[in-house]
Amino acid sequence: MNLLFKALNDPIRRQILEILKERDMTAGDISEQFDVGKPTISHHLDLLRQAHLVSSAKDGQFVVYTLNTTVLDEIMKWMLDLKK
Amino acid sequence: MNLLFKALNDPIRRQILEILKERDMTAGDISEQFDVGKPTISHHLDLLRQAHLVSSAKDGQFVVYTLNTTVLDEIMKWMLDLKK
DNA sequence: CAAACGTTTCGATATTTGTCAAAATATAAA
DNA sequence: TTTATATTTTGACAAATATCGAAACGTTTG
Repeated sequence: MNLLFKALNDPIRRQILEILKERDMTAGDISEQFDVGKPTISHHLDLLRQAHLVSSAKDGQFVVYTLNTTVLDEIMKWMLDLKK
Repeated sequence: MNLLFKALNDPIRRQILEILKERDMTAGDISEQFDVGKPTISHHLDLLRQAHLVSSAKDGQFVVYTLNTTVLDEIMKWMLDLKK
């Protein structure tokens, strides 16, 4: 829950999720979509992976990232409970 | 959206929301539920108010806080869109 | 006035974000 | 195999931001 909210508390990380919704992408492809360096994107991807919001699979020399939305159910359940 | 995720990215603030779900409370009542000082709670309440997650009304010398869950719809809509 | 309630300001500490350079890892060519 | 090239991660570091408590402040009540 903590890691989940922390991962979502950043515009770049949320945008990465929106991009990955369209199609799986490599770390390099993702970093090209933003005006920040590759090490920064790598760090963001690490936080998203810790929260299980993305999964990564090595494909040759590339690392392909995939969106994983099942963990969002936990947050939505918490919010619905707040709404009684 | 930014303020919303920032406000939710803290265990104490999320717990305040859960407490306010049961009943409206004054700032003093809320701070008694936690092992942190009143200034800290006041700051947390300010962030929750900026995100429109709570509203405050002055009643004499007290300030009564009320939960407001309508803004959660925005996040839930965003999440549902990610889930396609 | 004096006491209670809540906020604001200030300063110390901790966390986060971003950049740069260097290090792994993988592929292709000589 | 050795060399070169491309992709990605890791480390050290500075700057920006967040957290929290102590003291001071303004309001309201008795």
